[in-house]
Amino acid sequence: MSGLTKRQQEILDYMKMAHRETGIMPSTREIQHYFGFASQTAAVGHLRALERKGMIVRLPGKARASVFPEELERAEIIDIPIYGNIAAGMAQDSEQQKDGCLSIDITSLGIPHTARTFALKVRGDSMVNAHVCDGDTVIMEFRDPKRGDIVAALIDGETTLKTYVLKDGKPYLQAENDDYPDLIPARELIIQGVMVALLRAAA
Amino acid sequence: MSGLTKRQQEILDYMKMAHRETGIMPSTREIQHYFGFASQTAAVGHLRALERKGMIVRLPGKARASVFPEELERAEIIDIPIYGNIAAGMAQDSEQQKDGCLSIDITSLGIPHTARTFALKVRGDSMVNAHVCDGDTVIMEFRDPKRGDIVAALIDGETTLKTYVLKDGKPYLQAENDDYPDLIPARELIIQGVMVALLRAAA
DNA sequence: TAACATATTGTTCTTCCGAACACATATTAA
DNA sequence: TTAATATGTGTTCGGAAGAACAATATGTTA
Repeated sequence: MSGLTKRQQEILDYMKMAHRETGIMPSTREIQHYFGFASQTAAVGHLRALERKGMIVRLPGKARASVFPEELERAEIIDIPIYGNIAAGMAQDSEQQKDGCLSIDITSLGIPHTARTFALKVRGDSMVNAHVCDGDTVIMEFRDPKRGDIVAALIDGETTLKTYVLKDGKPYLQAENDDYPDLIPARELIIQGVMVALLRAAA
Repeated sequence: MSGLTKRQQEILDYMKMAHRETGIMPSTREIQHYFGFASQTAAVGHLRALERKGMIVRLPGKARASVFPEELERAEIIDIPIYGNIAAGMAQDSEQQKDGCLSIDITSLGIPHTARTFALKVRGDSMVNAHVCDGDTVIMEFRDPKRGDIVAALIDGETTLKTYVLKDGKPYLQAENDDYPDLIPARELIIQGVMVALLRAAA
């Protein structure tokens, strides 16, 4: 269906696998030995066929220089650490240890290349009216909040996700759910990040 | 701050840039010439320093075999084509041409490796009660819908995003906004995909 | 000032690796 | 039948590329 023969598909699969495992492309001789070819030329022939069919791009004369076209077209990818959960409702502190990673291209997030970001898993439903749900992953950026931003804030010793509001020049935190009260800081209000994107995976 | 000297940071930046441009890592001699070193050994020394500081991993004896550790740890990344807009409200047909691409690791989406996916930009607010908003990007999978799934459907010649509901064994489409009516198919109901994830970028 | 890490140069050696050529054998389409 | 196309084998060549060794400078720190 894809225009590749069975053998060519096998070679391509091996290259993808090897590239994922090692981070580098196999050389023609590595392909030869993996498939048990008696001659390196066999591998070269398949690479040429794969190039002709657009499955790889080869940079002539250079070593291990096969490239998958989709990787060239791809926008730059950033790896955003996920720092556990954040309460959007109940009292609970956000954990500090890294809990996995989220990799996504920067153009889809619409953030600058330089942005310092992290991610949190939302627990609770105090932000549902802002369409942030329990289980969503919110992507936060380190920066100063503007009014109306959704922020991760440390308020009087607790970390929560709320809307940042100014009243008479004083900031407070607003829940987006009528069942939850607004939070006016008694002492200090530390903004840990501003929400720049949201990812929801199907349950 | 990161423990790298200025020169080492420059080398690392060049390697990242070259890797993004060409898809392959520069060789030690390419690094040498780019920086105008008189000797290739200079580049080798810097690579060794970068390896010692954990910025790259080198596979000994192999050509162009420096790897960025984050790329090794990263889960597999899929490229999801974005097929323009889909109405969630107004009558409007979804365009067919590819309109950019979304690259994200599969574990964050929670979908199987084999899933056939595409993405659509949501227009309209008929799904706000399901917390799908105007401007969101929804990631769809080609598969048969279950009741309650949010689906992209072609109903009587129009494509929309709605909840898939069964009533007396017959499927119809339900808007998640009281201002919009349910859609009962007059003739045919073709499901184009089931929503598996959602991405919202800050405006 | 001595010790040490970092940065740099010059040279040589070996291996890695792509490329090319000649030839063989199926399978498939015109 | 003829002509591609796909899949191989065996061999040779040369450039690409990593590695090692011997020096020299330049800071920075103790």
